[in-house]
Amino acid sequence: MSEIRSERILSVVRSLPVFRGLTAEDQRRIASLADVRDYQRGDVLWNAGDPAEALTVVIGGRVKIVRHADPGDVILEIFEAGEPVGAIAVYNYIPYPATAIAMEPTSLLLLPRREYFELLDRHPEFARSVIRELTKLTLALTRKVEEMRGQRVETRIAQLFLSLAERMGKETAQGIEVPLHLSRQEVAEMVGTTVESAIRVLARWGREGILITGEKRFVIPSRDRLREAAEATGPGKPLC
Amino acid sequence: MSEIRSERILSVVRSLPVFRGLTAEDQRRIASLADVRDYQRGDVLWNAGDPAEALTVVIGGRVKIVRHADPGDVILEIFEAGEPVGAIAVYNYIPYPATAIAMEPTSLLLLPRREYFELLDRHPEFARSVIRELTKLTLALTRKVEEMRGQRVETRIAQLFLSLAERMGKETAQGIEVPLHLSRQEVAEMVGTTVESAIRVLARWGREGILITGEKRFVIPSRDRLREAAEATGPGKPLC
DNA sequence: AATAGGGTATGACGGCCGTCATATGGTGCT
DNA sequence: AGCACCATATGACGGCCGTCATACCCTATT
Repeated sequence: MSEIRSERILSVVRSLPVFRGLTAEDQRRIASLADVRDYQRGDVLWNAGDPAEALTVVIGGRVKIVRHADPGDVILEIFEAGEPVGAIAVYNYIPYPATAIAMEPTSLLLLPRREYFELLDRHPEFARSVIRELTKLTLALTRKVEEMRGQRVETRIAQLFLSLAERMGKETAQGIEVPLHLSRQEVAEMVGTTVESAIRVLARWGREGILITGEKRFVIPSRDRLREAAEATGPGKPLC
Repeated sequence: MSEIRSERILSVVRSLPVFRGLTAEDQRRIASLADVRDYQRGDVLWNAGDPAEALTVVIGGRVKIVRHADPGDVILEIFEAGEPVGAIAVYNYIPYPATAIAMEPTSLLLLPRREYFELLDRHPEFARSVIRELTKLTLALTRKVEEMRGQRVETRIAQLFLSLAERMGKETAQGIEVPLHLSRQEVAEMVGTTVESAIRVLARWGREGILITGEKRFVIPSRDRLREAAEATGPGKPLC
């Protein structure tokens, strides 16, 4: 391994919040055992059912977790820089329960299973960070289950973009920008509907200026108008 | 505290898998700090938003985790004997994200937050058990998201009972018995639909002998026939 | 006994949305 | 250029299911 490469890995390890709280020596050791890999949009990091041999931490880019279901796929979660992916599978030594795919040019740090376990045993703070990440995932899934329930497609898509705005939105002159390249297909998979339905909603919103689709990004001119769209002819009310 | 009571607590602590691997001394210490409480069906253990002050472990009975959503409630999970409930909230010191309700006469062991943390720090194996439980929860939620997606109500209910059968089913002469008292309302909340729809499906299944509702239990005469019901006029196919 | 309340059951109506068909524009390959 | 392929877009059709109304049974309360 080249000197430059191992320097890069060490600086990456030091910069990741998950590895904070470890001794400098441990960080060096991790760096010497870990690997860094780069992927392009669409690259498959692993398939559902593959054995989980290493802990994966996102350094840059974004990764989507997908489950292939009977009536179309479902996107369970999107992971960003700093977040460990698939920690569950590695920990329990079970095959990955879902497929992971890069959504953009993405870099990953891979830490072999064995080392990962040693860290867990020796550093309670490390175990805590891992648990904390699992927690975030669990809460996100909880919200997802709740949102999927009964709501109309338009409402679900509105909630999706409202939470994306909260998570990765940037204020700009035109409104809130969500710097994420999502195809209509992917939007559909995130809210559990079909491409056509997603297209219909997004096309109309584009015409009405509620949510504008741009090059690898979305723009929300007004949070409130999007929220209104979510509630229009809400469920539970007469509907007729 | 009476001698008998503390004896009971100690034996409970010793019997719980989560506390295996701890020293006898630690077990005694836990027992001296922990509390045991009993509840009846319908009792609210806590409401969403309540502060999480203690780790809760189910000793006997069953607990359902419910989120109150706009269009009706959603049952996220059912916890049984031996399983820690709400570990996430306690760990992160956040308010409970959902309400917990006893489904039957239920006993709980309550371990104060402070002691819980100490155990996590001192015993890596204990941290492991906790992570393992979180894992199970996450996988269950993952499946739930997938199942909620697009499927017809009949399919979702079939999947619900198939997984209940796998989790707590007992083989009997009449078929597989699921010893769980679920009202139609609760079935509806578990699959994300309305009472009426749940009633329609279950009433028909009762007539057709696919799934019989009894006193505080359900009986599945044939797994295969239930599976067939799940796929009847499946989605993705013509439908017309 | 009478009333109230909860769980179960059934029918009617209508809208959301999944399915299918078709069209257009952009991109890469031969 | 011609072709295939993908993403986006729009219209038509029809069924599932949510909503509302009603009824019945059982239990608890007055």
